[in-house]
Amino acid sequence: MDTKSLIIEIATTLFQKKGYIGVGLSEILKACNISKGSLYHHFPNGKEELLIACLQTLEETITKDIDQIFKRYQTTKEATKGMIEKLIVNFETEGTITGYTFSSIVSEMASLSNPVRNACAHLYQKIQGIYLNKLLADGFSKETASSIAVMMTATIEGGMMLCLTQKTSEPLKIISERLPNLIN
Amino acid sequence: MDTKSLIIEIATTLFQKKGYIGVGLSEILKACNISKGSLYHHFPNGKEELLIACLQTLEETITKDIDQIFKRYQTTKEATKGMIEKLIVNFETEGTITGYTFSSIVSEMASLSNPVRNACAHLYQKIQGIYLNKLLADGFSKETASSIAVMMTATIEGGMMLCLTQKTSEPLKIISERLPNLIN
DNA sequence: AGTTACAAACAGACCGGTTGGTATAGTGGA
DNA sequence: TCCACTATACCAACCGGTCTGTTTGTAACT
Repeated sequence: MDTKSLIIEIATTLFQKKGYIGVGLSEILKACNISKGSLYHHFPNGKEELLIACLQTLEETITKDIDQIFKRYQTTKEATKGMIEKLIVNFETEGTITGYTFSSIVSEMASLSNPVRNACAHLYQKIQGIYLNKLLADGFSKETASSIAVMMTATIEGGMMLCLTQKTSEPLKIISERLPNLIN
Repeated sequence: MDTKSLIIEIATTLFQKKGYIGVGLSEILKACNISKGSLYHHFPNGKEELLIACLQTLEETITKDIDQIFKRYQTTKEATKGMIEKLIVNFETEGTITGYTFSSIVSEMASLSNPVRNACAHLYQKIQGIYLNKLLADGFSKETASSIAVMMTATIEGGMMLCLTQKTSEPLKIISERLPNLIN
């Protein structure tokens, strides 16, 4: 794998785990086993450029992943259940939810950097878009589907935060069970 | 107001806005117009001790606030609507949601400091408890009420993150409208 | 093939500034 | 006088970023 992709991949999981400010360049360099010169060769504008690159890659990964899951199920209800199931497994095996959440980045950077905030907003929008399309296919009206999609995004994101805080997958399990009530 | 309370008050809003790592001691000192010696007199164990004190104070403030709102309304549905309404006003006037959210702290510290994580978990628990009691008063079964309370906490917390990301109060408005569907 | 030229890629010393934290001295009121 | 409180000087460690190299791959010319 080329160095640039390696940096993005490793930095992404680090950012997701510890947030943007929480990860130092030195930590990234050590994890990648590269030098500072190398990093600044690939990302001349430094840390923030790297973060945005990470968010863009993350967007592709996440949307592709969710898309795949959603294609496997007939209805939004089933698909959502399947997706959350995967989140839970991910959380229980790895202890953190590295796959889908980037809440730490959002909450610390939203008010500090507009480019980063926009990248995050775009990512949420993409995810919501997948929900929306499936809901429309389910037969919901445009407006209802749009509202439900927002609810789903918020609930799942919040649920992951609760899991991280309580160190249990219980919240996500409850959400998985009760989310179908929402899709009506 | 005594210095200690002043420090807690100012540091709390700073932490909420920028997260724990995002706020330096120097920034707190300048905002409070105090010296480092003063801070370390009141919080000998430094920054983390201050954060936990902030979280505890925040817990009192938030729970008292929500409690009051919930007492003004008959049902959980109405109370929730009222509460979110207040969040929206807060967001639209101040640009940030300083009152009720501490997501930045959760997401960056959950994996780094257990004491902080526990303090956050306790806070969520308290909020959920208020929802739970109201739901029980509404006549829900213990189990159903408990599940709905989790959902509410997750959805509202996630909704605030969406608002911060998109710089709109739209997500919370949608949630306010659709949350009643959840309480059933 | 052998040599030269050049740029991409990488390495690491170094920079000013800031971090959280400590130690000591000073101050003002009981 | 005493002591809670505050001010300030100082510290090592670390921050992100810049800098000057050195290595490496490869294309061009003889």
